Amino acid sequence: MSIQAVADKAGVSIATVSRVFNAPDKVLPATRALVESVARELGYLPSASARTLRTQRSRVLGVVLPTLLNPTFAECLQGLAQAAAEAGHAIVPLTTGYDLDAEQRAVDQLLAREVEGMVLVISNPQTSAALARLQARQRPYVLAYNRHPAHCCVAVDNEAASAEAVAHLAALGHRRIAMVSGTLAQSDRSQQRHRGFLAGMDAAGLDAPPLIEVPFVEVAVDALRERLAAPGRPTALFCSNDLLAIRAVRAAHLAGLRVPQDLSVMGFDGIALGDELTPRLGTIEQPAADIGRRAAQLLMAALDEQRAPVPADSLLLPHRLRTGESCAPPPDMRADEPTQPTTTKSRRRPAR
Amino acid sequence: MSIQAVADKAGVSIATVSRVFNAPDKVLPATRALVESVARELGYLPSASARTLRTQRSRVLGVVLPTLLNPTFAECLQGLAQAAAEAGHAIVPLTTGYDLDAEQRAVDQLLAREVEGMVLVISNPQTSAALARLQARQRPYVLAYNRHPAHCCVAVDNEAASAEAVAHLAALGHRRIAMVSGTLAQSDRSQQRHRGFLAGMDAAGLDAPPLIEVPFVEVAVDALRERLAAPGRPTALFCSNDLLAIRAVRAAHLAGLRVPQDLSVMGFDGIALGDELTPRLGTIEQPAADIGRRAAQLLMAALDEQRAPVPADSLLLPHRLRTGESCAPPPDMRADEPTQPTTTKSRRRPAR
DNA sequence: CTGTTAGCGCTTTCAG
DNA sequence: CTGAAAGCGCTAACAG
Repeated sequence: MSIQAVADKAGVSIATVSRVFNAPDKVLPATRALVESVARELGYLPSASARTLRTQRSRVLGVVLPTLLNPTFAECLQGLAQAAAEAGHAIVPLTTGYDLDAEQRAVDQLLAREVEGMVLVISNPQTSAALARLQARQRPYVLAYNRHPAHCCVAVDNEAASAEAVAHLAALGHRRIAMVSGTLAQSDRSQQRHRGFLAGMDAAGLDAPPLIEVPFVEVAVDALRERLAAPGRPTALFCSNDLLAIRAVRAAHLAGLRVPQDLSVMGFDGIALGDELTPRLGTIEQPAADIGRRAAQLLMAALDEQRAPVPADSLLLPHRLRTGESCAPPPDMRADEPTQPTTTKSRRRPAR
Repeated sequence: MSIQAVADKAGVSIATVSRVFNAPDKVLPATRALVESVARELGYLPSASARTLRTQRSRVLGVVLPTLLNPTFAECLQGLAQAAAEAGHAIVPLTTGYDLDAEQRAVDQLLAREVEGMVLVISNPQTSAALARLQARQRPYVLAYNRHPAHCCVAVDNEAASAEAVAHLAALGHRRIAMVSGTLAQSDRSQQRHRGFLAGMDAAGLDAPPLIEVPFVEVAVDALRERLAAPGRPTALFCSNDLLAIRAVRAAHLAGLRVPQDLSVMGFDGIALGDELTPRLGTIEQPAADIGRRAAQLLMAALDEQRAPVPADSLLLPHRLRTGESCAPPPDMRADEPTQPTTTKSRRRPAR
């Protein structure tokens, strides 16, 4: 089913058929109607590859994500896909599993597919070989979730958000607040969140215990359970993401601790599911769908202007503290100090 | 960066460059090495659109899914994407939000993108206009999750699986088991699962109470809470999917019922998260990633043989009952039949 | 307003 | 083993 067939059957030239699809007002209404009906009859659809070859515009966006198994990225992709579809663009998503080689391969594959630009969530913009590849090729791109002054990024302020989370826990009266994270080196987000944690602890006048680093999610529950059984356990856990927080809640239960009565757990991401759990998960909500949507829009806007997005185009999206039900005052304060004891001196300094 | 540039720089014809990439053994090793080095130096990548136009093979698969917000589909897409990538195919996913018009638009968009074939999860194969469109166009496709004798499908036996779930609950001693589902008309899966529920109830010699149909997930919790507060409430709930089951657990807590002591909750899908919750969600596991993977492989295999997948190619994948912790004997039996061990100190929740 | 024509970059006979 | 040449289907000047 080619443009030629339509032209023949309608008794016009292929140029006219092309115009009917690309510049309808340049065609006499009568001719247009004729061509349109013939096209519909034949079920004609313009060939995307021919069009791409001729115009050098594929109207395809590449997307590189760590995984779809984390709902925050799935939601992001959904927002991104919607924005792209609305603007007549298709997307080709690739997942990397947080693997640096995979990131690079993904970029190469996308490059070979002639995507016009890419939205990527990478491990670390600072050191990314994939990004270097992209820049060498001069392909427009926007980073999502990542945040770095040298690139165009759409993200929340991880550091400020984490500090807020800590402030919230401190305001509840917690003094022994520990942070739980995946491998720090694995992502700039983790690092930023950890810095925010430290800043928040400092602002609250608290000593930050060593980071609880969980190399693989599979071992998270066991590692945490152990830590929670040890003496001088924290009364609150700030987790680098909601998936980890959910595991922390589980670890607490396995250790015989109730959440939030014995242990408060705070997450990060704000996955929709967290709000349906019991207890509802306290977390920092980031607008995942918006991150995807805005990143796509930013990219497409730049593409339309024949330019690449620049760092100055970066967007800092608002986050929000979701209180949830998994955070409450620590055990030793529940008797006499129900609310907001920020300035109170603790009577018992924990070891460590 | 075109093939011509490489040919010029290497001092050979474009045909030779093409052969180096498509039939390396038809080129003298020396020439090949030369061309390869030049190509690498120039960062040459063959143009996908030109290739597609010439060969009439895009090596792109279209994917139509209800939503990525349900982890089962996200996981499916991940498996599918991986299989496609391994075979050198890209995927273009589109979501429909369970909307029939959107399904049709998605198929049209994909058709216009010249995908070689599609994997789709649709509302109902029986009545799908989108499918009709596809067949008219003779584009190969495979259905995933759906199950219908007239189409090539990759799915589990929803009916048998649901009956098993009911049998499990009945074996625990439950007699008042109710099923919770989204709008039945919305998907063939719901209908099959409901049939399985009825069959299971029948096999257990139990009367099936009316289906609890929840039109929108947003109202699920309220609707369920109400139902659980009414007299003659069920002692076990079989939910059409895990997302619904998680809400059922929440509704139970809000109604002052403990899960599983006062109410058993069983889901369907086996999303990974369910196994991390407290209580761990009892459910029917279906191999989501495999469904995606096998569907993609099936489709690509057919494509390679220049044919469309047929109903006889359909795959019935195994499901598995995941016991979890959210199911236990009903309250009135707990005196003589001890509950399953929950390691946590279960505490009565306040009614709200 | 409509038609003619020249490629976009590549694969693939067909010669040599 | 290598090259010349013919399009794949379409868009965008350019003529008329």
